[in-house]
Amino acid sequence: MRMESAFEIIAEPNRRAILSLLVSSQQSVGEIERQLHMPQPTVSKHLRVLRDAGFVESTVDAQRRIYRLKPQPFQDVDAWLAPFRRFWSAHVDALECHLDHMERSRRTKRKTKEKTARPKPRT
Amino acid sequence: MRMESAFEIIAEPNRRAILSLLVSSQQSVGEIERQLHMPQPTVSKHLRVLRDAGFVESTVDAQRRIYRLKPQPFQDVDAWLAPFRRFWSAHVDALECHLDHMERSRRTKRKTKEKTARPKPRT
DNA sequence: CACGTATATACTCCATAGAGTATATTATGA
DNA sequence: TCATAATATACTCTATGGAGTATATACGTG
Repeated sequence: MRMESAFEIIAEPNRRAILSLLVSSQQSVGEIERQLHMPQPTVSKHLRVLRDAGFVESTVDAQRRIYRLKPQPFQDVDAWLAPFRRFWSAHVDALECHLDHMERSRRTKRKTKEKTARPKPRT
Repeated sequence: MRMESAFEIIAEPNRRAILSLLVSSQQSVGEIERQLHMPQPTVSKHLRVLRDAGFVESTVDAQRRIYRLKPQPFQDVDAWLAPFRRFWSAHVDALECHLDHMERSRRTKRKTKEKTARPKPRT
C-alpha cells in the first residue's frame, strides 16, 4: 500500500469518519468499531493506514490499542489549502468571517468587498 | 466516473497541480498542458473531473477554453478541516502563530505549552 | 495452562481510476 | 469549403485500493 500524500488518506470516507470520531477524544479499536458500525478488520486496516501516514498514533492499554490524533498531516493539508483561501476570500467574504470569528477584535472596521476583478490576460 | 467528495478530487496529484496553477491566474488547456508537461487528453480529462466537482469553471475564447477556479469545494474541505484545527492548535502552537500572523494583536502573551495531557478514560 | 477478548494480518475478489492512444468535435481562417 | 488548431471524448489496459473472510498474535484471567 503506497498511500503517499495526506490527500489520498482523507479521500476515504471511512477514514474521515474515524478521524472525526477521534477529535472528541481518543478511542480504542472496539469503540470505533461499534460507533461506526464497521467490521473490526476494516477499522484496523484503516487505522493502520492512518498511522503510517502520521494521522494517528496508538498506545497500548492491556489488549486494547488506544488511538489518538496527530497534527502534522492536517497541517500539511491546511498549508496546501492556504493559497486558495486567499483566492476564495475575494469572492465570498469567508475570510473576514473567519478572521473575526477566531479573534473578535474590538471594532473591526469591515471595509466591504475588495473585489479582485482581474482583467483577463489574453495569452 | 463517480467522484463524489471534494477529497477524492484533490487526492490526485496532477489535479492538485492544475489547481495550484490556476491560483495565479486563469489558463487555457494548452497553457496548462505546456506548463505541467502533461499530454493534452490527460489535462482535459482532469479538467472535466474538476469542473464536475465544481472546482473550476470554463468560458469559451475562440477555440480555446479558459479555466478558472471556483471557491465552493475548497471551502468544503476547509470546513471539514476546522474541528481538527482546534485540536492541533493545542499541541504545536500553530494556532497562536496562525492568529497573530493573521491579526497581530498588541502584546500577545505567549503562555508556553499547555500540554493537553488528558487522563486516559478506561472503557 | 487453557480460554476468551481485543486487535492485527493474510489472502482473495472486484470495481474503478488514471494512462495512453486514437478519434470526434468545434472553431478559425484562407 | 477545406485545412488546421484547440479541445473533448471513446476505448482499452493495468494497477491498486477497499471489502470480506479467515486466521494469527497478544494479553489477561480463572
